[in-house]
Amino acid sequence: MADKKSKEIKKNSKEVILRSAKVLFAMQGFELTTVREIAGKAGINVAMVYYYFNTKEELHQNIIDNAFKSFSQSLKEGVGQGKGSEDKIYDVIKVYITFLHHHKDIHRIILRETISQSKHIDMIVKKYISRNFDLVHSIIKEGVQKGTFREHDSTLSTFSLIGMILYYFTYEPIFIRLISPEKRKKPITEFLPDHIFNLFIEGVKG
Amino acid sequence: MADKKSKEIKKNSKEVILRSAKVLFAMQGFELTTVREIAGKAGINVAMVYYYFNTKEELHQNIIDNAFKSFSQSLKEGVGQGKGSEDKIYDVIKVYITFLHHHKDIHRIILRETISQSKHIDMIVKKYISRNFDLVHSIIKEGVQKGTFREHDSTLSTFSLIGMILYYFTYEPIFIRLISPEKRKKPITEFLPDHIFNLFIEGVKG
DNA sequence: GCATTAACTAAACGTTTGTTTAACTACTCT
DNA sequence: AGAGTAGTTAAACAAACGTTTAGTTAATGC
Repeated sequence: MADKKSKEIKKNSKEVILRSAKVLFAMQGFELTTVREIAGKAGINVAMVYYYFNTKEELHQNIIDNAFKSFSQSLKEGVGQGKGSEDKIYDVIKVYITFLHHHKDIHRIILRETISQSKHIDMIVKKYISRNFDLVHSIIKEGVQKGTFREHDSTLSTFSLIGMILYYFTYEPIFIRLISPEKRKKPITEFLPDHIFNLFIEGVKG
Repeated sequence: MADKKSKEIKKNSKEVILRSAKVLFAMQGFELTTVREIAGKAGINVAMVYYYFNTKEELHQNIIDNAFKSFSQSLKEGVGQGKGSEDKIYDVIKVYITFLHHHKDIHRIILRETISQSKHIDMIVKKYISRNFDLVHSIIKEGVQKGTFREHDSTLSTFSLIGMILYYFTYEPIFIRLISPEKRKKPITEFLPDHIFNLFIEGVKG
């Protein structure tokens, strides 16, 4: 019985490190987060971090990779295939907002990476972001072809749509200080999707 | 004659420090930029930084303050008073984009500050951001009152408008990797204002 | 039950950081 | 001309950082 229990209780140090690091990187950024801090939060020795990851940067990169894999899957699963263009757009908005709301830490890590113009940003764009962008772009292009949306620069509007969504999470610290207290109590997932959907659809409708 | 020349040539160290620090903070962020680096770029001794500013953080805060003062002035000057609501919105978009295009470093510094949830962010919002937000908000509210814009949540749309603008600068490193090369050559100030204006106005039109 | 590997630890390493000190010019005012 | 102040410098400070080392404990396979 000791065998089984120890297997259950046994803490998977690598995963504990990843979880702790994710929170700390999101809160404080890469540079301001020390390896000792990560180890402390994970309840393990500093050297363990270097046992599983070669460098602090490799750990960071690992977290970003996991995040994008997770999101790309959500996006593919969340957008209905047989639907019309407007419904697909609504799905996209819903998936983005729902995911970001539950993974704020991930968004902040990637945002920091973007601003920092890190060496990895090229790889990240090619491997992940451009795929997600193309998926949304193709929905809008399809809508234009079918006449659901008017003729316009679909590349720019794709960027604007994603921009309208991400912006709320990017500037959330400022947003919660600007909107009224009663609305502040409602989770962002309740009022934001419809607002962005209406604004965007009216702007591109045929 | 030596007098006059020395007066002309005499480098104003404080301003050189501010200029050098602004560029470096924007490029690398607060933590990754060292005081020695700033001094090196400014061509002065490290101790000079501490002669003019008590700490590295005070220097940083000084740069942010100057930036917001400069932008708030541009916004007040750039928005025509006697115009209709749509024209005023266009002015707002134009001022934001023009300013951000010429002061990308400032935007990145403030963006970092926002993400970092720094202790100063409360002060910054109260002192600067909320004022600018209210200015844009009042234009939209006026438009709704006059019937130029439809009835809707004007707080949210104000945020969305500013969001659509800022997003292009926040995610510019990704944007330039996604859009077509021929469009990439044009400065953002040429195609972006009209695009955002059309998208937004169609979305809120009465 | 013993050897081999994996998981883990305390302590130390060299480097870099923000900041301070104390001394030195150069200019201004009297 | 000489005191006083503003501007500037090289050198040093302690603290904190990412990373490594050498050694210990726990689990596994034969």
